[in-house]
Amino acid sequence: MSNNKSEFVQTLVERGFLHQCTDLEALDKRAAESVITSYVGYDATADSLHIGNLVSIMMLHWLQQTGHRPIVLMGGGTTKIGDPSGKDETRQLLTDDRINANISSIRETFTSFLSFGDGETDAMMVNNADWLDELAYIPLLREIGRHFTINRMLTFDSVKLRLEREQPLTFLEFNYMILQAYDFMELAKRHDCVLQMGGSDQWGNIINGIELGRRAAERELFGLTTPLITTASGAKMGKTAAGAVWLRPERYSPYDYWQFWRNTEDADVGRFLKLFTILPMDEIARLEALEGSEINDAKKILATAATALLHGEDAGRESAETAEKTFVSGVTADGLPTTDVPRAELEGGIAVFALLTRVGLTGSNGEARRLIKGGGARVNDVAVSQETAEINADAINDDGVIKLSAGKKRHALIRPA
RNA sequence: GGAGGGGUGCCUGAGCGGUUAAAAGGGGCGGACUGUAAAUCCGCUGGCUAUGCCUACGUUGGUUCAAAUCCAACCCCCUCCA
Repeated sequence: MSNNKSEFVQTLVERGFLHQCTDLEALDKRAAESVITSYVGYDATADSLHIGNLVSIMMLHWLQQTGHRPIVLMGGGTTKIGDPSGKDETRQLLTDDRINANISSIRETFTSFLSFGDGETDAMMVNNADWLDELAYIPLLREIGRHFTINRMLTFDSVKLRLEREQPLTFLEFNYMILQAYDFMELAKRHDCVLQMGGSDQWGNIINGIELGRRAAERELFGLTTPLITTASGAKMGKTAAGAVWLRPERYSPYDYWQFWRNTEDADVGRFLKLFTILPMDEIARLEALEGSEINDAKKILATAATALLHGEDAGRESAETAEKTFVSGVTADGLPTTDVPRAELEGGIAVFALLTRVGLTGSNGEARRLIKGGGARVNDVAVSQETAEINADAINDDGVIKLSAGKKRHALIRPA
């Protein structure tokens, strides 16, 4: 590792971000000599990014921390076409308003990891709709299309796999790589961006951008990808009960986010600490060495550090405290998700299954009833035995709330109002 | 344009007139064991205040006491030929 001259490359390598790079040596040299500008592209189909995007976000963070300038590219233009790689033919196309709302929501997430501004190493967020919207077909073909040979495009994995498996590949999709390459070239011209980073699945697209930059703009560009992060047992990261683990608090509460990291598999702790926290490497080495049940301490540190990074120091600490109360002391913690229920309604008596659904622990009354039948539902930590059991104001505990639980890990509070 | 094959629950994928809310696996949830881990084992996995009712097997009609299953038209997908 010591043979890397730049702090940037050094950091990426030792923390495990590096999967492939077009020319690591040259990039390293460049980063050691001067400030470089680099970007990662993100989709704007949802109002929040998810855990799967976190690796690249962290990479941008380190880029800035090591003295360079990050660009967050929002795919406002490409989103308008709709990503054809999904299987949903009937996917709804998003309106401009929706896309812009998504982008501003996503921007909030980035402010936790990057500092934006006008300085030399300040981050900027750009939208590819700014240039893609104005593209004219014939000029595009003449200026860009001539640099792409079908022969070469056919050799890319994304295309090749489809063809080999005899699955359809639409012209739209075929053009995606061209648009993405165009983005890179455009950013190179506008902002002197020399490096595109992304997940390993983006390798082909990144290469195309580099090629185009060289041919059409005569610039030397670099590409770098991160490994696909899976858990030690091979599962894709970030898929849980409710679906994706989102980064925006409206979608996924800080407490749940903390829990997500707390439940990391033993074998992943060290790797995740390096990737998803900014703890110093020697500290991580110490935590990684913990064995047996002691590794739980490392998981707590991981959870608190990762939550603090995204949602702020306070949220990290509060989540840790809530977890401590809930799991260790067995005390009702007020940091749990809380739902207000009118006092009068409570006094009249409400079925437990209805409440479970109301606070969001279950998705339907039927699911709640099954949970009760399976013995997984508890009120104030006492198992509910009757499927149709009702509770009333008597269930309000000393803390003035009613605690509902689905299984051992998922809890919610009811507050009379 | 011609000839075949197919569209099933979150996903993959059986069923091909009643015993089918629909096999099996995956995923998910819950339980046991643990360390809020992994592995393993067990249960659950459409909705509804519910011994019942209502929706569901591409869409719409039809045959039948009875249809995911048979027929017709339509939509979509795939393969081969042109």
